[in-house]
Amino acid sequence: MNKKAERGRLTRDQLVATATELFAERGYEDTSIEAVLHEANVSRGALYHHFAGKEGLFEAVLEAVETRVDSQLVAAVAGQSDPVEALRGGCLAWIGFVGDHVVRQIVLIDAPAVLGWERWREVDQQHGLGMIRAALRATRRLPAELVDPFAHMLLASLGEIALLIARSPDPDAALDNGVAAIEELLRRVLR
Amino acid sequence: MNKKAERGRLTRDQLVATATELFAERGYEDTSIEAVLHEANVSRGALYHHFAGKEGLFEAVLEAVETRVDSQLVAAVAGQSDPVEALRGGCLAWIGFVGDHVVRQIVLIDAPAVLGWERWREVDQQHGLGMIRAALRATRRLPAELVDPFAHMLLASLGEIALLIARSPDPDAALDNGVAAIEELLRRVLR
DNA sequence: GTGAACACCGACAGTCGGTATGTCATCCGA
DNA sequence: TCGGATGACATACCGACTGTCGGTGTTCAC
Repeated sequence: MNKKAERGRLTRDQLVATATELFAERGYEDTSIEAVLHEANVSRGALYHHFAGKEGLFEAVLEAVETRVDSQLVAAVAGQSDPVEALRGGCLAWIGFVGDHVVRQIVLIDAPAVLGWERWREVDQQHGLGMIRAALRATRRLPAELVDPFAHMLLASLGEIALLIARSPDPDAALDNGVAAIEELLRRVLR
Repeated sequence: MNKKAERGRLTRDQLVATATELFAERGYEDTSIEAVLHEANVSRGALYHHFAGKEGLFEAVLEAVETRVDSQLVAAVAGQSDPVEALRGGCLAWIGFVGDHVVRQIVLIDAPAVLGWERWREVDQQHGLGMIRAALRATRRLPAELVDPFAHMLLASLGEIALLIARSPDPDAALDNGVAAIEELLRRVLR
């Protein structure tokens, strides 16, 4: 049980890698299974052997992207003992990811529409959102029942600011102003 | 130039009304053009005479829904002289719209995936950002250079909370909690 | 060696969005 | 008032797409 399994894993990985690229570039709806098959040099049967369908393939892609983001976020806040500082560090790191078109298209745009809210939220909670929520809770500056909505609002705000920066004609100045806004928001929200 | 135009407007309206219903009920992707055609008793040619395609039809539906929401939002804050109260009223009114399953599915879930991130943001900002920015500035609780990024963050936060409520398994409880979160956010941000 | 299990293959069916072309009532200028 | 122009469809058709299904070749345990 080695050569067979290895070959299978190789095919699967190739499929996920190619699909990640195409989904990010064209979006889910505008990416045909056939394009993925052709680009990955894999047959139709192989894909349907490994995944439940186009949607199953997307789920695998999403999982892979989220995992990658996760590890980088963890690395960004590693060794930070002050929860407020950890939160600030995580927020600034996340701003960088929203500028990443792979994360933006797959995680932020397509995932809710493709998976539906419940499934998307499940996945998201296990990753970025969960981290921010934990960090928010650790600061002990919010009543327990407000931690979850504030985590969502904070994430949304971060995405918005990141986009504002990315689209600005003067990204450097916009970055300063955006970061200042985020820090001011955190200051006010965390009292 | 009367009978022809009137007939055309009738067909168009019928198409938009039927599509609104089906898009809201099944989501954009799971609604086929043919289903809309059948339900509206309209031919393929008629649809493609009035709209650029399925996406064009969706845009028309979205525009109609947003316009309806807009007028109700304006009505909700009319006659409010205190800028802080006006801002709060507008925010809460918007949150209230998530009880409408049409707004939920079309504006909040499908629009980003169908129109793409950039176009969706454009539309969203035309309908909400201007009002929020003006209201925020009027409160005089923020330095001038932070009004714009805070308006963006607030709008994004409202959208996120609206989504959170919309897709919650228990919308009533989620609504209360979401409203509480927004009010607490405004309280903290506006000092 | 052999039979089961696995990874894969590719022709095919059904559906969908979009197009090309025809038709017919209505309008309008002479 | 009448004939061409125009608007508002109607319909047959096309290519593309997704998912299926019976089969094939390789690998592995015994």
